[in-house]
Amino acid sequence: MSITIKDVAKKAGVSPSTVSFVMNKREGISKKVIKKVEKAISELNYYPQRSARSLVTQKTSNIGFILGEKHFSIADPFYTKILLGAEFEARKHNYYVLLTSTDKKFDEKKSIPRFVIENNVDGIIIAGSTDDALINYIHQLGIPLVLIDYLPRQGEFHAVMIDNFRGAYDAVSHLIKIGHKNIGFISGSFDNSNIKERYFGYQQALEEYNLSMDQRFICTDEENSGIENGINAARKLIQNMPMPSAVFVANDAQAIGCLKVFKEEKIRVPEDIAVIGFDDIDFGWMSEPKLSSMHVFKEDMGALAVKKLINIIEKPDTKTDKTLVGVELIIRESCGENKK
Amino acid sequence: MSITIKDVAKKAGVSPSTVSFVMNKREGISKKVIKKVEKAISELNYYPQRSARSLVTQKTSNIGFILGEKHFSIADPFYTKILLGAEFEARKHNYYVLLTSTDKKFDEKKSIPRFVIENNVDGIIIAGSTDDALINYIHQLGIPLVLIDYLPRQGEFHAVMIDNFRGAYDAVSHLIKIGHKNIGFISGSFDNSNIKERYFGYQQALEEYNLSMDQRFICTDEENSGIENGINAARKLIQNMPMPSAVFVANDAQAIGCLKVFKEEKIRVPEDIAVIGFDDIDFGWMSEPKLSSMHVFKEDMGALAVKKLINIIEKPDTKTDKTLVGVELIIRESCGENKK
DNA sequence: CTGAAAGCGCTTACAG
DNA sequence: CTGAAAGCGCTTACAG
Repeated sequence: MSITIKDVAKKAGVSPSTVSFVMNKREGISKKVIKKVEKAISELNYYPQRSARSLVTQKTSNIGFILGEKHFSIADPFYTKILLGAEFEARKHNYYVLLTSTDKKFDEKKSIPRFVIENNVDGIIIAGSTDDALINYIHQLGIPLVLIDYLPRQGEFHAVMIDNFRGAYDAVSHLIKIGHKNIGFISGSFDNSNIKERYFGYQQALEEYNLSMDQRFICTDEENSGIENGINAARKLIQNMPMPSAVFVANDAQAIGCLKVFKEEKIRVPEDIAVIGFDDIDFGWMSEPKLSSMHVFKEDMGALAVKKLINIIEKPDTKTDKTLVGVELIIRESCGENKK
Repeated sequence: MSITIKDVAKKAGVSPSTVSFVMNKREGISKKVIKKVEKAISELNYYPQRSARSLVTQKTSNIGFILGEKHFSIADPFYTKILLGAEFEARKHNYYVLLTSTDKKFDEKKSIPRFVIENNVDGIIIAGSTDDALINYIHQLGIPLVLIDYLPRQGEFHAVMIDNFRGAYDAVSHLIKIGHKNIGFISGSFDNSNIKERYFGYQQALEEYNLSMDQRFICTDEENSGIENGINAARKLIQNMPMPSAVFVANDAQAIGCLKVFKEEKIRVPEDIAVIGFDDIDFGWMSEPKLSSMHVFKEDMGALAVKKLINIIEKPDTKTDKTLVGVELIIRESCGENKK
């Protein structure tokens, strides 16, 4: 019913092998034959069937994309964008992306992604934090693997990470440059390495400009990094008078929580306190005032991970490394202008 | 290298055919043999290889999911959730979902999704509006097709749609029940059938409660349905004094725009005007006051579409129909309590 | 430079 | 109730 390599061969007056050779760009085919075959292919509108090809090459041209249940189920826009970036890049290389989610706890009996059970992917990308046991399981299976935005404490993995240090450093430097001397830091738990790195970036900027760090200005909520945690942290900051003139919040959701608290307390942003967040989430500009934030190139993260993965698939001995994805400060209203 | 059906056959002491028969639950296999084979399968941890199976059955067990470029690139959470719902359901039926986007304008030379070119899907889901030419192209190819949240004016298609009429009707009825008599309607262009249906629902509710419709309360922005359009429409509403005591906004993004305008104009919500939106987008609760809205079960839409599609794949003569997905009013702050 | 042949791992008539 | 055989549509040594 659909066109096969034999039809093309017949039409071009060559053998199926030859057709295969030209499709796979094997060397040593005469120009004339290539022309003939290509003509036949395009005239018949032929496209090789994946399953047949996969069967013999034992390559699937599929990439598995695993997202933690948590981010999957809420359709976290952060990871969604990474996924879309990955899909876009994969397409260029003629790969398909197979998406799946995974349970919090990895169970070797139940929660192995089906594309690994079915041997249906050439490589895997895991985005966000998942059970390290899953990561190790896949790694030890020898399936090419790239991690995005999460790295277990143990082990060596290919990864694509946000340039947290640089982002935080740049954000805080900006605050310093526009005249701030007392700059606070608000974040969720340092257990999250992203947060920790952002803290280090903050620290570095202060040091470089010879500003002292005031512990009263460092407020974290040990739980998480949601709006609620921003509210908690901002409350702490207010209690620890005096207030800094600016605050770097390590995550936009928290920054929005802070904005809410400041509004309630009639603390004006940016006049009384300048605020810069991190992540540049979509709804940041819905806040009042509009949140200045460190933009993360989420699509790029997905695309880079795919490039990296394909490279590993093709050259399995590629040595493990970590790619940092750039960030860019987006200035809106919440960080104000130069101070005097 | 990996385990094949032959290994299982050998281990179970039967022929490969028999193994295949038990896997495919063919009738007339003795209980004893079934037991033996199943034991061998689980001991060897055998899983049939998709490509081999696909090659002979000419089924891929893949479902193509097409999203308009517009929604794809911004990772529109609405459609992302539909996608995730689809993926979740597909998994249950042992299908994979292959995602792709499509250009605004369908070009038969360039923009055919590659999974249709490569014959790599058993059926296709198209979510959101795309070029009708694409829909027709796929339809006429005879590939099982289910549309989500968009229906061309011409032609008969399987579809999963929001129950817009019901949702609007319920929202407006609620406003009426808590005492409102003058209820406005704000929306984007009626070209969008979702919007039009919501308008009809609004109309129906007023009629049923014998309330008259005041044209001054009907404000649409002919463009689109974003925040900006909400701002425009709300401005019109304010100009057309008198103001209604409540307004049903056919879409949350617009509703948020309205809220902004009302705040600027010192019109209190819900005291001066009650507001109910539609869609229940994630960041609705970030607004002030928190937006009441008609929740759409987005994940269900994806899941239903997959069920429908699989049904069509299995029984190609299934007659065309439209499935409406339920909605549910979520009451937060913006619509107020009973009036007096 | 090109073709004939074997084989990838399944499924499915067809025998028995 | 079960097995031997053919075949799905490709690729890839191996000849020539």
